[in-house]
Amino acid sequence: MARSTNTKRAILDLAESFLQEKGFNGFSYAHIATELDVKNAAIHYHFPTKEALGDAVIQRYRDRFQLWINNSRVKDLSSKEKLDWFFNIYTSTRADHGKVCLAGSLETEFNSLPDSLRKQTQALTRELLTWLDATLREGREGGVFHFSGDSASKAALILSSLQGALQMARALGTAKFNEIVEQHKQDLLT
Amino acid sequence: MARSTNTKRAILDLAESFLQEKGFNGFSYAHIATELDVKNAAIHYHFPTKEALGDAVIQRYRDRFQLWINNSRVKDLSSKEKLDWFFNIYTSTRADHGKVCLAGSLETEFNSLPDSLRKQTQALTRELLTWLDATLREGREGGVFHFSGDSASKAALILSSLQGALQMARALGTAKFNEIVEQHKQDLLT
DNA sequence: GTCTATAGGGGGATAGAC
DNA sequence: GTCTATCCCCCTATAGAC
Repeated sequence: MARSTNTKRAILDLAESFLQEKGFNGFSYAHIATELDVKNAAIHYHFPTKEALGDAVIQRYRDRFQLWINNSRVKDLSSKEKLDWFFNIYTSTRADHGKVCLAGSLETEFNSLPDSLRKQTQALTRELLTWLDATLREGREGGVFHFSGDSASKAALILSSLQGALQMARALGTAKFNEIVEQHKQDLLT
Repeated sequence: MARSTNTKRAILDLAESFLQEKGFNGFSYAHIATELDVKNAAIHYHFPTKEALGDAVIQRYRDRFQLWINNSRVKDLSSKEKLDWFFNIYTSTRADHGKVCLAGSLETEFNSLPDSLRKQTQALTRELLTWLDATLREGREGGVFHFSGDSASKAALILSSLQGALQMARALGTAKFNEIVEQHKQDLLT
């Protein structure tokens, strides 16, 4: 029973990592099994299909993000600190084996994804945009952020850039990623 | 002989489309063969390995971009027109079966790409950045574009966003992509 | 819960006939 | 240049023993 819980959680952790490192079509049950030193079939016991596994990974990721943003540790930050916190998620993702954003990874393979995963991807992206939009609006009203146009459009611009920057960093290195983040900060603060 | 040239070219066209629609690991020799109504082995005659095929696709894409930017039709445009031309490439890509940027597609799968394709991906991305950097600098000096910081950083920000926006559009639709492009224009012109 | 064993499909690639 | 035929590997998934 204890082993079961641990295995199930370990599978989710590995699947999440692989998703961000190699994409949904870039990892297999065998990869996870090898890493955990169990057999292929053991994974199928916990997650009957790869679609079910992917669904569980994204759901957990979404739940985690909601927990974060509703926790007072983030909720009570200033607008500028909130944005820094958000940027730091992506910086950490880059530092962690050159992973990319989960949403970005899934969007790339969107056309070959099972239907339930498409819906999860849409939901995740919308949730990220919603929070970023609110944060930008709050910061502009508070006089700390400066930008023209709709805050929702600016949020989409920033999120798309962060997703793209993590991918670009694979080809051109972390320095290029950091450049982009700094440019965003400069754009918003002047 | 004539058939040969046509087939080879048709293979390249299809491979390029598939790359932008499904990624390098998302299409197979069988897909191309079916579409062209030939057999698997015929593709291998023209391109012995999938790596060779991918290499040829990216090389042609790079050559085409160099031709475009060195042609007077683009070269003699104003800075603002040049930028519009560049944005329109991505708008057309989006309209064409929801394709994504070739560079973005390859960067996502970078970790599982053969070595020659990684080098090609780096070269392509650098060439796009170099042109965009020069255009932004020219426009700022001419007083039409307004942004703070290094033009190379701003170029990286814009390119990463366009790549990400094409991917995001798969989940959230073309309207979201258009929003992002408009926001970029607004950011640069005010 | 995890194992062995295996089914059934798709992938890239090659040999040799035409 | 294109075909048929085939090899070998990896994939997802299942059945049944332990």
